[in-house]
Amino acid sequence: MTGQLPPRDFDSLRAAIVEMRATLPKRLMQVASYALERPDDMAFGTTASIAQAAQVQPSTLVRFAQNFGFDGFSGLQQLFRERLKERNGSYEDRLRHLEAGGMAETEGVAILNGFVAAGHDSLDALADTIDAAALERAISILARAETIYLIARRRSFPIVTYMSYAFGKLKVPCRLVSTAIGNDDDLLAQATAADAAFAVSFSPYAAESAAQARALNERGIAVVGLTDSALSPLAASAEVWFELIESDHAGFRSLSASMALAMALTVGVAERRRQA
Amino acid sequence: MTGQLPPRDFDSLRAAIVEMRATLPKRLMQVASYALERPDDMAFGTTASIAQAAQVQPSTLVRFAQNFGFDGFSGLQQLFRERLKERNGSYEDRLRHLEAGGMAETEGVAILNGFVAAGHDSLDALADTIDAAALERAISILARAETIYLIARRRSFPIVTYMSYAFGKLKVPCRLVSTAIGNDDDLLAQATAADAAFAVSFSPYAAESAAQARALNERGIAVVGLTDSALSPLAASAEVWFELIESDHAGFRSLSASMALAMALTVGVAERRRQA
DNA sequence: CTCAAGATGGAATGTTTGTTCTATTCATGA
DNA sequence: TCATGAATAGAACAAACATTCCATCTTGAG
Repeated sequence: MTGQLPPRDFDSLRAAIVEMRATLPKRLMQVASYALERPDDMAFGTTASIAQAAQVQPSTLVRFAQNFGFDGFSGLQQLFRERLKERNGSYEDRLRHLEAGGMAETEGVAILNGFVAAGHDSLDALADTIDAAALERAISILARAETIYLIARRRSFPIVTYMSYAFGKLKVPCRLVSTAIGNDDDLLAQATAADAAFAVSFSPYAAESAAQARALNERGIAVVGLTDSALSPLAASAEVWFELIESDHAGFRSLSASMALAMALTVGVAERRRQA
Repeated sequence: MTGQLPPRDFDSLRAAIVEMRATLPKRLMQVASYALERPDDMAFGTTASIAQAAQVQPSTLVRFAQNFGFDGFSGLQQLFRERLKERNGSYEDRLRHLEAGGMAETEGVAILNGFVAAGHDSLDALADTIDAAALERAISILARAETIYLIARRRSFPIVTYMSYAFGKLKVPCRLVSTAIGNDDDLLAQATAADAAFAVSFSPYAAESAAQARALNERGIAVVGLTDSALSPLAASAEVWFELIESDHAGFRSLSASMALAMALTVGVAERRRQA
């Protein structure tokens, strides 16, 4: 493969990489992934810095480049640099292209743009409305809990599944209260005052989640709530609660803001526990 | 002038140059003109190449940089490189810029802002990169399916849980392939060529998801994929696939863009089916 | 298992790079 | 016109760099 002509631009390179995906050795594959995932860094870095970031040897970068017909790494890097220049140069072109396309935009794209806009709006609203003090209190409560119980149904469920995943990665003990067996209440019965819960519920509020939050609260277990209205049943039984309103498109609400807040809580809690 | 602090970003540098315009010696003025006129070349070139292009000596470049308070040319060049990166209008960068501006914020808010910024960036990237034709094809495939099988693990799982919820609301038959019993493969075995699947997998790719997508594909069942790289195993076995790169904060990737795309697909499919 | 071909890590190499130093040129005021 | 101080060019240097090379490890066929 070394003898062939090298790709002339970034897109050709990308195509070449995809084509050779199957036959590429492990380390070269690592480089390929890094190159496609962080092309900006490929443009600026040195062999040493890129190699470290991609967790390979500098020599592997050279071999990778030669594998695709370049003399060495420098020739390959040139492609990434030109890509950066061109992208910036044609920024206005891209805009014009977008506008022109806007006229004849397909139904699918129109829907997508709607959800993208809803996401942006939700995130903006979140940044504007969130209460720093409440956030700190919520983090404190969850950080000092032995186990964090995650409560959510329906539309809110994806939020806690992600939190559950993230907490797992961060080695923070948590339990997702939504088992297929349906023994959720047995599970919650194990919670003690040393634990805490995070409950999410948006209108129309799932009765189950609200009931569980109330039950925990009555047993002296701190509940942090995430909901969309001060009238939510969650607000009544939560130690700290956040109100955030997601923008919607076509009747389906975005989850961007909730996800962002959930992740901030998750990482914040992990960080706090690490410090303690 | 050498003793002062160097400008922190490109705009400050530009201002400093303009301010010193009158007092700058001839050759340094030459460098200044070149720097403002061809900032892209300043970002990538070496002292030798830039010096030649600007018709000065390499040492003049160094003196120019030192004149503005940098240690040497490298420090100056860094500004031009960062400018190229930031050109893409990253919220994350803008945020850092704001933070540098002063205002003390709590740790929790800082983390939250990070995730908000990552969400914005992801949504922007999505709007820029999505292929309208691919979106239409994906909607077609899923809309004509009798049953839609949803495949995802770990970090991608929240996406399909939300889709599952939304499809349910929209009365589109779908099955979430991730049961607690672990009979996923039995479930998939029921799929026929009249069905279709939607699979999501981000790096590090869950082997199970990739294998299931491949198996379905081999049995002639169309698979729509959502992944983060052209090298993803999903790309190989998907009829149509979307590549989207989520921005991350603190090592945790946003889900904003994936969610937006997933919702667009969901609503798009429901819409298409209603029309038929 | 055995062996060969290929892939890999890491040290060695020669080149390129940014920077410094010094002799020379240039501009300015007496 | 000369003296003085800044500005400059270009050579010299040391550090950083991409690249090569080779011993070691991995992989897969027979």
